Amino acid sequence: MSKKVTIHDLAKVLGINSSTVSRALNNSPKVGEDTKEKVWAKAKELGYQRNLLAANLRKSVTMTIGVVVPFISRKFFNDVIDGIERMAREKNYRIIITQSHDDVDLEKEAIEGLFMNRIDGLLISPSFQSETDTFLSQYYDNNIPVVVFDRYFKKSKLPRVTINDRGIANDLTEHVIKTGKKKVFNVIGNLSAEMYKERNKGYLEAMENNGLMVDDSYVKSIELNSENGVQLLKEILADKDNIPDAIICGNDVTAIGMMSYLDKNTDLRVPEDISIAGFSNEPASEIIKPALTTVNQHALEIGRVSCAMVLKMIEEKSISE
Amino acid sequence: MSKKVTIHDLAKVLGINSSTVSRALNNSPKVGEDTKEKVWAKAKELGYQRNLLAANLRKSVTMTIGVVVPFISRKFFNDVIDGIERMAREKNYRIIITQSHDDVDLEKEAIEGLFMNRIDGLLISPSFQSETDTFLSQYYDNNIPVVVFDRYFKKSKLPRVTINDRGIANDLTEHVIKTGKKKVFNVIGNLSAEMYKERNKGYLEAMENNGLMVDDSYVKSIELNSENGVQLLKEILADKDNIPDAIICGNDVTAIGMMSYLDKNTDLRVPEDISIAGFSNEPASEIIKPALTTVNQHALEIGRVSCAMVLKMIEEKSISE
DNA sequence: TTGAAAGCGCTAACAG
DNA sequence: CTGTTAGCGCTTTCAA
Repeated sequence: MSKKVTIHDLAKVLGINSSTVSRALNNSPKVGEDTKEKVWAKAKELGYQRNLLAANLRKSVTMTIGVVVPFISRKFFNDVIDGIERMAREKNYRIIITQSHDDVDLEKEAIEGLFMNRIDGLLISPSFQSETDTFLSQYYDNNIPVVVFDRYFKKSKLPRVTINDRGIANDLTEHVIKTGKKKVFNVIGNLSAEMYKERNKGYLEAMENNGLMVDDSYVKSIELNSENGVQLLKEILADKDNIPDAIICGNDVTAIGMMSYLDKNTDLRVPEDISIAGFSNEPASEIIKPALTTVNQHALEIGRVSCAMVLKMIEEKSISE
Repeated sequence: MSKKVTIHDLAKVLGINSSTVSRALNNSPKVGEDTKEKVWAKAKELGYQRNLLAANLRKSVTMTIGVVVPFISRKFFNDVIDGIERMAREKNYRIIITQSHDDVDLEKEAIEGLFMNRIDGLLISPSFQSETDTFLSQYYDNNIPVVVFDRYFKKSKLPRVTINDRGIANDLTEHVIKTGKKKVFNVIGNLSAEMYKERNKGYLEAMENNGLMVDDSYVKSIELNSENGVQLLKEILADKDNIPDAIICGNDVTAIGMMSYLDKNTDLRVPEDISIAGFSNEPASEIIKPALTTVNQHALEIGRVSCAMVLKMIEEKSISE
């Protein structure tokens, strides 16, 4: 195998100094057009490949930001990533995408890996299990830009970009009530997560504002996925005396799972007997009948804004040094 | 801000040499247990963060493999990535995920970026537009492990992991015919892509084996997505004298788009009047009614196998040096 | 078991 | 406009 060619190889062949080669390759203004072209030509000829490990080590800047999300496949996160990608591209930054599978250990490992590779900033939607942000603060306190999006910690100094969960849950609940439903259940994720606490507040407010009583049994906290949703639904239906006429789900997959079950295994009609509403725009939402009531979380925008935020932090940091 | 602490800082504080620190940090057997512990303790105390840029530069190995797929959100690719992740983890490799959005330029950029960061190997499902593999060969020829999965090039020396498109298309078509359908259309992607050529062969074989005539109008090549599917369907239905009783779609989203359209905007019943079959397991497939006939591409396995393949190539390479 | 020294490939003063 | 020199932080011979 041909050993990797370096700027020194180019320099030697061209009879010039390696720093000139470096400058030429970086298109520095203070290098002759003629030499530049010679260098470019030779580089192509010999198949020169820039070594960013070396360059970044030297500059202690990688022009790279790390992105950690629970699942890259979820429509919401996927849209966020698209937003991040676009904004990063505009500023010539590269991004490294990682998924935590909503597992604290994997998440921690991913974050450490990213920082060991000296990313300039981190964008993260933390896993729900990680209830503290000390792990992240350790980096943030060390002056490394970190921005949290979508999910967040209770009281954290970490800058964040999130939607107004409380307000949106409130709106969604209002909407459902306006369709004539009175016994509205709220199915959410882990209540220790700020996001779901906020959403539940929004739900409770809407119910109260409409003079609807809420029993403890109205609020169900489960790990949100299709299977658990169906399981919960079975339990709900088993309690014949306490059947809701509407269920609000913390995400679409849960909602879809429930709808599918109702449709296949019961005589209850959706939405006449029970209406199902869900958060997030999972791709299936659009093709499901009856149409799901969903909330657009403006994922793309969240991505753009979060990314712009880290980039700004990175920029300010480099100025202050 | 506290400047990053290095092994030299640790060495100085501990009154030992930095190479000893390095060895200790790497848990080298030839370093005293006592010094090791001292080093570990100090490292934690001072918040030492390993710099992989430096380490990797020195070792010229990154223990990282790059992954390039058209879209990370597609169920199929997502499953493949899961498979890759697991296999990589087993071998202590890290992966960097990138999406090309099926755009040659973005793809090229991504690949170059990965190699400039000195990944040890590349796993890629190339974009359809890139009809040649010269771009990739350039790396492969330079002894950098590259494995192509799912999609592939006509005649390429690049190692690849793919499903048996022809066979599967054949099976699927057979299956549809067995349900009593005779006028079966085949809607596929760009025929210049090997994958679709193969699938079409499988389709044609099945038709022929069952004594069914195939007109040129039976095979439709479009860019596969929901909108195009619906558009095509409209055109098909407009030709009243040539309406199929079954349509095989190159992917699920197209199939779902068509089904949805048939259901909402026509009197044709699915699958009685027209049955729709699709490739790939997009998440929606499971919840759609009537159930879609889909093919499991064993995505996870493709991921595991492809990854195992690059890792083996990497290993063999390091031995031969 | 530890230290000394060299160097991975690149960039960035500082000179000229 | 180009060369010299030093060094980013780490690993790794080679000695001790």
